Amino acid sequence: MNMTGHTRRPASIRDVASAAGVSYQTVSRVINDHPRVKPSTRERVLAAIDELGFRRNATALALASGRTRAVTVLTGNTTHYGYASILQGVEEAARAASYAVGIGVLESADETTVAAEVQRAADAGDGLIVIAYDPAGVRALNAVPTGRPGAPALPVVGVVETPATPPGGDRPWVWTDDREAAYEATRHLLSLGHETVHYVAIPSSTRRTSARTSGWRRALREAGAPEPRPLQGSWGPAGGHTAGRRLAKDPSVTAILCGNDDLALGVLRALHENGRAVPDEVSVAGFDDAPHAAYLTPSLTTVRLDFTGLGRAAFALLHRVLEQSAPIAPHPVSAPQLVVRESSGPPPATT
Amino acid sequence: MNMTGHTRRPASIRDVASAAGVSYQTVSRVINDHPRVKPSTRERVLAAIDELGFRRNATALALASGRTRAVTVLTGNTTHYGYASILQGVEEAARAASYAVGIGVLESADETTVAAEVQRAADAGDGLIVIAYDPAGVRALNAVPTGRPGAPALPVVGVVETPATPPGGDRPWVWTDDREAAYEATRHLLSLGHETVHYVAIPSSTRRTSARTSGWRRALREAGAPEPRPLQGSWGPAGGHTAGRRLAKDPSVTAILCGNDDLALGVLRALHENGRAVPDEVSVAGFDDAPHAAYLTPSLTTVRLDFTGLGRAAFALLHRVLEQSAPIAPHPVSAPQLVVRESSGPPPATT
DNA sequence: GCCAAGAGCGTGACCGGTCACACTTGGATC
DNA sequence: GATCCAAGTGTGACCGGTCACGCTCTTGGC
Repeated sequence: MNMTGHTRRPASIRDVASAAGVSYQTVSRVINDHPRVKPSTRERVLAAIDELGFRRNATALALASGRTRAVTVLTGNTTHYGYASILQGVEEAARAASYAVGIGVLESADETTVAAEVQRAADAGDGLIVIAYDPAGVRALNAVPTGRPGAPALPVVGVVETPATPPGGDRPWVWTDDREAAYEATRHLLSLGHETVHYVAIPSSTRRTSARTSGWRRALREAGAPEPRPLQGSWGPAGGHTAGRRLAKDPSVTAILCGNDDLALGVLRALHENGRAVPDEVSVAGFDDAPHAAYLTPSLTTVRLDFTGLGRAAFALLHRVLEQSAPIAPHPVSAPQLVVRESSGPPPATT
Repeated sequence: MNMTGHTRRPASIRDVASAAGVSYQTVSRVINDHPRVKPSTRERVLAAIDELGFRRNATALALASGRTRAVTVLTGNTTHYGYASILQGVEEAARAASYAVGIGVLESADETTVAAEVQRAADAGDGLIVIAYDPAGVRALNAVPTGRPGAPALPVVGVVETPATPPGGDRPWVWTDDREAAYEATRHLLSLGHETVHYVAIPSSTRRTSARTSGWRRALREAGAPEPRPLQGSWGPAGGHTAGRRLAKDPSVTAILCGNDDLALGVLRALHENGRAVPDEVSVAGFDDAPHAAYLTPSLTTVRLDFTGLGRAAFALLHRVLEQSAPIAPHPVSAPQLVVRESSGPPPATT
C-alpha cells in the first residue's frame, strides 16, 4: 500500500500526521481513543495509518510513559515440566493483558550471578515473576531490590512452595497447596494398609523442611506411623534412581512417595532393576501429574498440580500491582487433586 | 548510599553529570568507554555513578539507538521437551551476548491469530526465532514481514525440520539432521533382523512428508523392505497410545519407530496393555532422548538430538544478522546420535 | 612567537511517543 | 452584540539516552 516505495524507517505519528493533514497530537489522540476528535478527522487519520502501515513504537511509548508493559520470568530451568507449565501460564495471562513476557534462566545459584540476573531483568520490564522452588530461585527472590529510599522497589511475585506461615501483604507470593497434597497422597498410601510411607524429596529450596515434606510427615504422625528419614533426590529421574536403589534393598519398604513424577520414574526403574514388583510389593506415588505419568507401566499414582493456573495467578497478581485497575484474582488456582493409578495398592500380605 | 534519601525516580545521566560536575555527554562517554576522557574526570564520574546507583535506562538506549537488544522466541508450546530445550539454548546464548529473550506462545494455528502474534513479537524486539516444527510455527515463519519496500524486513531465524532442499541465503534456518537420524534408527532396527519398521509420525509441519518420515522411508527402500503407511500421531503420549493400539493388534508388526519419545511412551503402554512384550516380541525406538527415556521400563532406544545446541545456533545466526560484528557460527550443533537401550532387539524367532 | 593538531569537554538536536497547556472556532446565553 | 463554554486542534517540553558538531586549552614544530 506504500506509494512512495522508498520508505526506510517505519512510519511515525508525525508521518501519519502530515499524510492526514493534522498535527501529531491529533494522531496520538486517535490511536488512544480520546473522545475529543471530530469523526471525519478520525477517519482521515485512520486511513493514513492504514496506508502507511503505521504501528505504535513500543520503545517510545515505554520511554514516555515510564512503563514497558513487559514482565520477566526468572527460573532455574525451562525444561522441567512444572517450570515450563508455569511459564506457559504466565505467558497466556500476559498475552491476554497485552503484556510481553521475557525470560531469564538462573544458570547458577551463585550470589553475584543471581544478583546480576535480577538486575538484568529489572531493567528489562516493569515487574518480575520468580520461580522460587530451588535455591537459585529463592536467592533471586531475595535479591530483588526492595523499596529502600534510594532505589525504587521492583514489583515482584514469587511462585513458591507452600509457606510455613501465611506471608504478609508485602510478600506477594502464589503457591499451590502442596503441603496438603503431600498429606493427601500419604494418607492414600496409608489407607491402603501400608505401615509407613518413605519419601524421596525434591531439593529443598531453603534449609528448612519443604512443604511437601511437612505434609507427608503430618500424615504419618496423625496415623502414628514410624517416620523414616526423607531421602534427598535431585530434580530428574537420576536422583530418583539413586534413592530408589537404596530403598529397594530394604525389604521393609512397601510405600514410597516421591517429590515429583520424574523422581518417581527413577524410583520405579530402580525397583524394577532390583526385582521388586510395583504395586504388588511396593507402592509408588509421584507429584505433578506430568503428561507421561499416565502412560508409564505401571501408570503412576500422583497428585495433579495446576501449574498453568499458578502461572496465570502469578501474572494476575503482578498485574494488579502494576496497574491498580487490574481485576482482583481473576485466575483461581485449582486445588491439588489425587490421581490414583496402577502404581499404588495394598502392601503384600505379611507372611 | 543515597544521601538525600528522597529520590523517587532512578538516577539519569544528567543526575550523575551534575553530581560529578561535568556534562551529561561526558557521563555518556564514560559509560561507553570512549577514550577521550581524562582519567581524573572518569574517576569522578564513576564515583558519582556508584553513589547514585545509576543504571543505564534500557528503554532510552533502545529509542536512541534504534535497537532493543532483545529477541523473541515464538513457539507453539513451552512444555514439550524439545521446544523447552531449544528455548533454554537460545536464552543461554542470548544471555552471553547481553540480549534479552522474550517469548510468545502460538496458541492457535489460525491465520490471523498467528499474524497478530508475529506483529506483537515484531515490535517487542530486534529479531525473531520461530520454532517451526508444527503448523502454527510454520505459519508464523511465513507471516514474518519480508523485506517489501514499504515495511522493513524483520530479521528472523527458523528452527525447522530438515528441509528437503538446502534453503537459499535468504532463508536463515537451523536444524538438526533428523532425516539422517531417522535413517540411522531405522537401519538399526532392520539390522537386528526385522522385516520392516512401522512408523508413528509426529504431526507434519507442512503438507509434505516430514524429514523424519523420509529418512525412515529411505532406509526401508534401501533394504528392500516393505513400506507400511506411517501412522499419524500427535505430540504427546496419548497419540502414541492410540497408534500403538492399532499396531499391537497386527501380529506382523515387530518394530516401531516413533517420531518422539513421548509417542514411544504411549506405544510402549499400548503394547503392554495388549500383552505384547518389548523387546521380545516388538522393538520400539523413539526420538529426542528426553530425560525419562533412559528410565522407562524397558529403557528406550532413541536418537539423541542436541536441542540446546540448536537453540544456541539459532541465536548465533540471528545475532550475526543483527550485528555484522557477531562471530560466525560459534555454536555448532552436534549430530544426532543413536542411543541403543533395552526397547530394541531381534525379532521373535519365526515359527 | 605563531599556528596546527588533538585532547578534553559541552551544546543542540534527535529518537517517537506522551502530557500540559494554549489556542481557535461555533453555538448558546444573556 | 458581548460573553461564556465546550469541542476540536495545535505547540512546546519532556522521557533518557545518543550522535554531530563546536568550543577551549595544551602541546609541539617551525
